[in-house]
Amino acid sequence: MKSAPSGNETAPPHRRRYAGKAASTRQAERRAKLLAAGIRLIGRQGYVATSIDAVCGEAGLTKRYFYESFSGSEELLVAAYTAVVREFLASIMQATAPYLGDSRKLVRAGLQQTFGYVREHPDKARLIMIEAMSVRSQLGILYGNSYNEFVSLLVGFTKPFLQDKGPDDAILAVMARGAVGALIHLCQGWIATGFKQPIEELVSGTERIFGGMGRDLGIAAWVNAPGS
Amino acid sequence: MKSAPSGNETAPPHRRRYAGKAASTRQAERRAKLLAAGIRLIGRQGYVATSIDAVCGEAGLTKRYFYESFSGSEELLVAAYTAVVREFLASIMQATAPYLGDSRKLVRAGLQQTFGYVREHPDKARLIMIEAMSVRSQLGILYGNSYNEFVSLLVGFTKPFLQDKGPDDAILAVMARGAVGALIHLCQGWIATGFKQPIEELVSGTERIFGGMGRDLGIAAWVNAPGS
DNA sequence: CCTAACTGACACGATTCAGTGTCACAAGAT
DNA sequence: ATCTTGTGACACTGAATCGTGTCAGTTAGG
Repeated sequence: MKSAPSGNETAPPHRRRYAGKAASTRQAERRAKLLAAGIRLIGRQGYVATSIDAVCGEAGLTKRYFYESFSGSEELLVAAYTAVVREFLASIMQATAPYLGDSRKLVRAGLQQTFGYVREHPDKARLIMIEAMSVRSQLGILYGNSYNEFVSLLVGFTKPFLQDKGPDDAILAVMARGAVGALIHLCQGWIATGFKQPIEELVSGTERIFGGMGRDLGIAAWVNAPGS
Repeated sequence: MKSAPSGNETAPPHRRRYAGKAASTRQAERRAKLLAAGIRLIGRQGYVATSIDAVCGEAGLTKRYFYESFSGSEELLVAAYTAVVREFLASIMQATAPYLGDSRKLVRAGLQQTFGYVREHPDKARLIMIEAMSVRSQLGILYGNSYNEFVSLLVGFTKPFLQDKGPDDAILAVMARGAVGALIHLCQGWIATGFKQPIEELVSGTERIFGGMGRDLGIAAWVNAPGS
């Protein structure tokens, strides 16, 4: 296509290769650099303290390329949030894959991976659990469906174990959102206190919360066995 | 020194009455006005969008008096957070006072008051549940001891019902913090979606979470009775 | 009534940052 | 070779807002 130097080539003016890469490739790389820089800086210093100039500096690019990929700092924050959440979810799904049939092991593996990821990637965890609150214009991304991705994941995990007489879907959704809130809140506190508390305490505590809910829902693995 | 009516009078120069009120009274009233204005504006527009000038305008005062009472906007935020949390806690304690002996009624009354307060005072709820996250310098106020006031309240409610063989204090603390996190998270989502969801669904869902935890902890009222 | 504390309105640097523009140089295209 | 596009460094404008300063007018108190 590019050999057609003119004529019916679409609107964009001649975009040519540079440094051996296509224009779209170069742009994608720049965007990725900016995104990574944004994740680092926002996760480290917070959203409000992170200027666009700083992000560009960290990425080794200039403002021109920032506005090539993002309309403003908030769009960067949303993109960063989305990317990190995707990675986080993927790591949880991978860690729990072997245990989809055993609710107790499933819960424990999921919790361990959750806290483990947070400790391994404190910047990213801060970004999605604390700084993402700063998004005000696009309320939906966090508030309207607050952490819906995690809630859906949790409901998906739970459904297969539910007996016929489960609760209302609305009630189940509230419980799942509450569970996610418990997790996030504990992670927030853990991050802020420098991961002093041993991970095992956190996992055990949340395991009991989840176990209590499981028993309330009539899930076999918890109905007949006591707490811990 | 002036008419030194008292040579050894301490440093502050002659503070006299004005508008029929003592200097300290006037200052306290100004501070209260600023605090109320701050709560309104921060709760409504968010912390970052609230300038000191705006707070002064809302309070009907000028910047000079702002800096008389607060060193900067973050100090105002901390003061506002503290004041609102105190009010919130007091309302919960009042609503639950009649039920301190009945764990099920206690939980339900506490939850109803929690969500009820949030709906009645959306600005204040937003302030303490969302905007308070913006405090970065004084991490302790929110992060280090994240909502410790509520956690303590919850533990205090729970302790009297615990059988001898309760869990570790550390584990109990994790569970309590998780429960508080669940509540806060649900409130955040509820605020952001304009209180569309019926309060009864929220209360029922959280009641089951708390009930599950109660059963896990061996609290009699839940051990022998099924979920809902 | 007359001085000094008190008050309110507003002006003023100083700073930070967003968003845009300019210009010289590098690297493909022809 | 040279023209066009891509790139990087940086200047520049404009807005917001912080923290301080000034100054005229008002109220108590001697």
